[in-house]
Amino acid sequence: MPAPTPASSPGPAGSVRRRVGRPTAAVLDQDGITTAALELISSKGYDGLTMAALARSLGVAPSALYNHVASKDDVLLLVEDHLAAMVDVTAFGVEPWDVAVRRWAWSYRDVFSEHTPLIPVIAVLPVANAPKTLAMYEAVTAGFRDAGFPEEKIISAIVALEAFVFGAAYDVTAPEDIFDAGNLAEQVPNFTAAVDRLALERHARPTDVAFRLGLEALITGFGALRG
Amino acid sequence: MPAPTPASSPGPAGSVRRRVGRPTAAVLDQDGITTAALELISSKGYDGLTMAALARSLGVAPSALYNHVASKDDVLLLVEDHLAAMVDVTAFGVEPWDVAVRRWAWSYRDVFSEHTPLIPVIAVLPVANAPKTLAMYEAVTAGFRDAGFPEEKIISAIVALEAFVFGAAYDVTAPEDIFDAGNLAEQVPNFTAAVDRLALERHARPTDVAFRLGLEALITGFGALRG
DNA sequence: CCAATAAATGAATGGCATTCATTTACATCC
DNA sequence: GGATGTAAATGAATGCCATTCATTTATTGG
Repeated sequence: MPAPTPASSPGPAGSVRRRVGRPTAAVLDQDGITTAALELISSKGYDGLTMAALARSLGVAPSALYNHVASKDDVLLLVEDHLAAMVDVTAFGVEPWDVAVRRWAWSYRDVFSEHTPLIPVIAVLPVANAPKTLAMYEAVTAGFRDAGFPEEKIISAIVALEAFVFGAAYDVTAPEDIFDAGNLAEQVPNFTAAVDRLALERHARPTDVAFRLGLEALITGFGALRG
Repeated sequence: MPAPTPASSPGPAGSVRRRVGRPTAAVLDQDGITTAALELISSKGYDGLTMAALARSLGVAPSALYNHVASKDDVLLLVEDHLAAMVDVTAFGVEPWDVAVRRWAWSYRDVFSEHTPLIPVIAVLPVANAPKTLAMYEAVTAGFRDAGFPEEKIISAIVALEAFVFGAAYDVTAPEDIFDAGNLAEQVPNFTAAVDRLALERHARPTDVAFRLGLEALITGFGALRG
């Protein structure tokens, strides 16, 4: 069963006339690719995101994608930029600085904890080709400046917070028993005791407790820098 | 030029008698694989670390590796555990708590900033099969406990510090101009100004400044939790 | 001495991103 | 309105990769 091609006039029965060459209207564009990639990721995960699968979901040959993106990393960058727009920066300039940072960091972590395979790509790729990501940075930077942050420390503070957020995003995806020492437990008594002790606290997800603990320390520490 | 096999008695000239089957003494073991992997990584980087290249550097067929490791991820776990032993935990129990944390976190970041491709693997894999990693956690946990940390908060604090360390390790590898907004600079004036302002400070690497800023905030914040 | 096992080989396998020659519909210019 | 150029598709290769498997054989344990 060939992929349906909207405006093709099929030939005589038995011979399917396949559309070749420039179509009436471009089937593909970066928005469509981004959307299809996101759907694929949410249904099959990042392992299912292959150029072949992406092309299939768009009813197109894999090679056709390369007319619109330079590489698979390019697709990942498109996805990343889309996600950056979902991070909540609306509190900056409206709520107090600490509230705004808290909202931003939690939503940043939540968005990317579902997309950790992007992190190695984001962390290294220049931001120039990611307009929505840049817009996020702009909002956060403005929020810090308006809160009285010394200008030469703003980027450092954001970088530090972002590092924490990315690391914490991984932590969200870790299996619950990641700290189970198994048969080596006897050799690490202090560690085992601390892990067991934490397990008794049944208030919130351990990953959320750790994130809150670290985030509050960063907010308190950075808040003291404001002029 | 075939790989030399120590105790093989070559056949007549023109026909090289290759060793097949169980050798006199096992050529491979996990230590040897780990060492070879580390050498390969340091010479060719993680892109050069393929099972084929690893086997070649050991003078062995790729399939032979699978008698000693279950998968490539298994190799990465061996490497990770080796690196964990290089992280400096010697200050715990000797120096004051804050000094020890500082030394641990800086060395942890420095070690893994050269090995960021391991991070996605570490962050998710149970610790039970990584004895040296466990030993590191044990030393850190004991240090926190002896410093008067409430036991139910120790793991959370370590997890938070580790998240920050992993994120910061990525940051070390980022290109210098990662925050260059390019032709979109006009649309993000606050961000651009802050980036430019930071560039004027020529004291230390920006990545180190950000790491110090975040780490000191975490140490101060967590230090207040001690009983 | 014999059977079991551990440890190697090399030849598949299947999946992957990416490249390339080719084709064709549309837009533009003369 | 016809020629020309170009954007956008095709599908067939390419080369790399991790992993599997049947096979072989030296050593070890009963």
